[in-house]
Amino acid sequence: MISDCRTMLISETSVEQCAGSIVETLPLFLRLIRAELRRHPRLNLSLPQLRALVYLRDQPGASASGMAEYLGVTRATASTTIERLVQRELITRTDDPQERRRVVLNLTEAGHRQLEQASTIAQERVAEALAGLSPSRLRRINEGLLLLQSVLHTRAGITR
Amino acid sequence: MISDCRTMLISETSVEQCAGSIVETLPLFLRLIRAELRRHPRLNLSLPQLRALVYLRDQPGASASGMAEYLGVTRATASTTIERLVQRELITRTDDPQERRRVVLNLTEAGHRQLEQASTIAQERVAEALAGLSPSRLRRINEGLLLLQSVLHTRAGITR
DNA sequence: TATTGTTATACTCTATAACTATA
DNA sequence: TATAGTTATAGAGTATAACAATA
Repeated sequence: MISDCRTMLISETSVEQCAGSIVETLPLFLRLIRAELRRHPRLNLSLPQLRALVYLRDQPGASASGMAEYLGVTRATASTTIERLVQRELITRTDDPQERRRVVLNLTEAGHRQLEQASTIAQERVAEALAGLSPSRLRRINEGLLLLQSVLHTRAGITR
Repeated sequence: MISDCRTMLISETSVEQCAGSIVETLPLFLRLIRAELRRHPRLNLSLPQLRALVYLRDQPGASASGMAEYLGVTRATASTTIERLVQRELITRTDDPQERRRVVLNLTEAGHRQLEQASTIAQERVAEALAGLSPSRLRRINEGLLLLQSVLHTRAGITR
């Protein structure tokens, strides 16, 4: 616990509370989404796989390095994730004639379809969990998450 | 995407935004915490392991079923997680004389120490990421997370 | 029969290390 | 040398299925 004098002085209590909230809240939601994706055997996408497809939808022609950075994993890990998606014919991986070290990644038709279905299902499950919350609460939840996201995108680069 | 007419009518846009925010934000933070825990080889606790220790600190003598429910995993998964922690002598698993099907889980001294060190390290890393945010932003982040947590605790039971 | 817990099996995620190929 | 990518290896997380022991 961070409990020295700084706690009082610069209201670090909130930081600590945030940290605790994050560690507690995140795994609960991951479970929710994982379970929902798993419940549909035809889709059968893990969360990292789903994110990979999202990335390629938004950044067609991206490289493996770009994928690694987006997913927040090493290039080796991204490479195996990519390989699995290629095997399942959800993405294509071709050589770049200009930069021969690089690969060019794209969604296949099947990839587009699976992405569409999976994200719909995941979002509907999340929406179900959030159903009944007042607009004010939804707004506050979203605001908090967006603030967190901005923090992470600017400072949480892979530290290795 | 959920983009039918309901979107406009009952402001489901926020729900959808929340869902997207969640899917995007969670992995970023998990990466942050995982990387930090991994950077200290002496600790070497995964996030589920850390949460398991937290649970036993707060609920000494808990059962394997209680652990599974807390972690949000099946009993089989909890059992393997428990086994690993027992092997590493961070927790003890003994029989309950009253209820002989049940096991009684507790932290060892080493478990207490590792928990203390790991949670300090994880929180400090998170605090570092959050450093510089205004008190207002911290408050809004925390508020959003607490709202999310309450949603999950009341409705996101294991669906199986 | 229902509950608690374990084990076997199979997959995925993830890292580090070692490697190849290209720039 | 530096960068892009792959492969081998190892360990953890996770589920389902099958099982044993107890209530």
